[in-house]
Amino acid sequence: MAATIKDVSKDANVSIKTVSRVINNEANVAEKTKKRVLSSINKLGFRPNKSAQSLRSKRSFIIALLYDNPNKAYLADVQSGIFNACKLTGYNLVIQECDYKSSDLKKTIFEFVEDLKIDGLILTPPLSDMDDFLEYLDKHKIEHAIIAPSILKAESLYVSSNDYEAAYTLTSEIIKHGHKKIGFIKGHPKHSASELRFNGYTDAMQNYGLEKNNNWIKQGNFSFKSGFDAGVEIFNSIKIPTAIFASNDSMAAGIMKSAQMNGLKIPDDISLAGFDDSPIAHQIWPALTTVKQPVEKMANHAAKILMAKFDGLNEQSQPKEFKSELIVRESLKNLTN
Amino acid sequence: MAATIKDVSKDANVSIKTVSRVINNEANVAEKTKKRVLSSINKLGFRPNKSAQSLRSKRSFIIALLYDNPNKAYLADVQSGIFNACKLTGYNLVIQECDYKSSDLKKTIFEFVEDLKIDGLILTPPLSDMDDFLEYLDKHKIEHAIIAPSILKAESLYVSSNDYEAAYTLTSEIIKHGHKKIGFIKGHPKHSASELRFNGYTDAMQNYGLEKNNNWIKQGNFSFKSGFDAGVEIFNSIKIPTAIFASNDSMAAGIMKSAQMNGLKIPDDISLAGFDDSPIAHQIWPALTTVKQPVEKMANHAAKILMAKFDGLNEQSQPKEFKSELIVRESLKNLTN
DNA sequence: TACCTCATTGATATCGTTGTCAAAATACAT
DNA sequence: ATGTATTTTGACAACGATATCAATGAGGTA
Repeated sequence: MAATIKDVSKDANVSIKTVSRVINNEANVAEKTKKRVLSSINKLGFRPNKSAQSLRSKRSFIIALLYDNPNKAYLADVQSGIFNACKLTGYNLVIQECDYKSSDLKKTIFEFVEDLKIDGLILTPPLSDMDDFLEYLDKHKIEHAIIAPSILKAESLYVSSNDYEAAYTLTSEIIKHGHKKIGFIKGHPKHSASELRFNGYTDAMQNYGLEKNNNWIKQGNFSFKSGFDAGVEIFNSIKIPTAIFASNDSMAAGIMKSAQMNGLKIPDDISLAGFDDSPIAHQIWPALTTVKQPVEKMANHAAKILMAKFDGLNEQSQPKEFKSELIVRESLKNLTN
Repeated sequence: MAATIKDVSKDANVSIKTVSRVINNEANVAEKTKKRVLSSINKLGFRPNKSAQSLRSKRSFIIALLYDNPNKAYLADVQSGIFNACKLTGYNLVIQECDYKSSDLKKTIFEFVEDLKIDGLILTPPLSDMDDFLEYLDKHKIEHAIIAPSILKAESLYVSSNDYEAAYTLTSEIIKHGHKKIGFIKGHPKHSASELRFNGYTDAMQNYGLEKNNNWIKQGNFSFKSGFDAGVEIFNSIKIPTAIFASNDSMAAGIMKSAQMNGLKIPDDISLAGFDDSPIAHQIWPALTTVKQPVEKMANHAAKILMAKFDGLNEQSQPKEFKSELIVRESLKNLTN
């Protein structure tokens, strides 16, 4: 049988409470006693029973990742970042697929958290921007860290990326390559990043004195198909742009496919840019000019500040903005030479 | 405060043990009593405290997904399939990234299972084929279901796909399109599917009386890059095949890219086929001929038979082979007309 | 020395279930 | 009506930790 706290207390010749103190790193344990207890713990291979801890202390050392039907690569990256943070601290990670449109989302999550005594949640878009849901979590004192929220509240834990700036930079880069007629494919309307990226594009166009053409601006939803469809629409019209900036790589790949099916050469007939640097960006030919988001790092940080909060390390619980990196690849043609 | 079993027992005027019996659907509770208890449970909104249940009964209603650095889309599909099975039964899903090469994999997993009182594990390749690890799990009575193992042991829980047949069929299809010079890119050597797919290819070639050319058979590891590299090697040689069958889509995409960079047109200059029908298969142009595996369904079934086993429903714990579906797309040219 | 303070330690209750086992109620046979 | 088998029920211990609060010990002060 596995050793219990009782066994340790006998072996170290102290009370179980003292052992408990040592396990939990509480103050006011004599150094000598602590050493003795630790050596007993080691000797007996004692590991605290999490169920008992959880029952008594109402916490579980489990955090949960909530997501709603994200891009698969994005999910894998987020998950990996969180998992690695958990590994360091001894927390465990449970996952929960949600439907952000579901009417009993709140109830489902509440019971999930209550039942498992989940210590905290990590939210990904579009859940990151559901105000009433966030309010609900606050009200019920359910700890959470938010990945990429649109509104950065000082009192909440979040990590964000510089979507606006990055979109501005990428658009500028396209313009500097000599393009004037630049289309844009918007992302999922419920994701805050969509608006930020569009604003970055809009402002860059304006600052360089370029006109937006609404025939070249389409609503997408981050899916490959929505990009493909937008591409079909654009390429079927009489005048086409010289470049299209899609709010993510999947949609850019969709446009690329529709272009190629239309007999258009990339980048000779049309330049393309995406966003995210997902695997597909370099797995197609020509490879996509895009912006790389440190998704895994962001998720890792989100998990870290969340767990730091539980453990009272408030100094480390700093929200943080992560910088993106512009990656110029073959899909963008230089028209200036 | 949330209601406890004690509150329910008072309300229904029975002992707590009787309430416990009702919760756990035990036999020998009078129908009338059961009804009364259930109505009290309902009335008070009682949900059993999982920590207490777990402490006393040494189970957690949690299952875990173990994986080692899989393809991101594959991971997302597997996870989704398992999650949906969990949702039906009220189990929760925790994830655990592993390093199959790590020397303390066994210890890590053992402690993980012990600590969380994990009810069972779901293993994905390449963990599905690590014999000594599987033996270890058996020895320590850690329940597990295996996705796509190479050796199908009657006494273990698994789901498999017909990789051999599917590869045979796909190869035959390529041959029927008039191809005689067909290359092959092998998958990760530790994944059982790799061998099965290669065997399917080999046997089809043989049965149609075609010679394999070892210059056109390369070792890959399922990654895009390994496919790309294999493509570079093949296309740099003097004689190239008319078709290449890669053991998965990522590698096929890699070959496609290397072909296109070499100025080769697909499928006019070279036909390609992949395996898995991952998103990239239809997101590139021309779209890949491939084989669709019902990954999500397989994972779903794996989770179901695992949970059925805990609950003593052995009849339902049937291993199952899932059939793949051949998907012919533009990347395969017909040479016969 | 006597007294006080503060750090250290321990005895015991407690968290909310399930397990054990015996008692009570019911059904059945004679 | 009586005895026996079977179903139904409940009292209480147990799981293994943390929480409370009082007891003990060490160190300092008058």
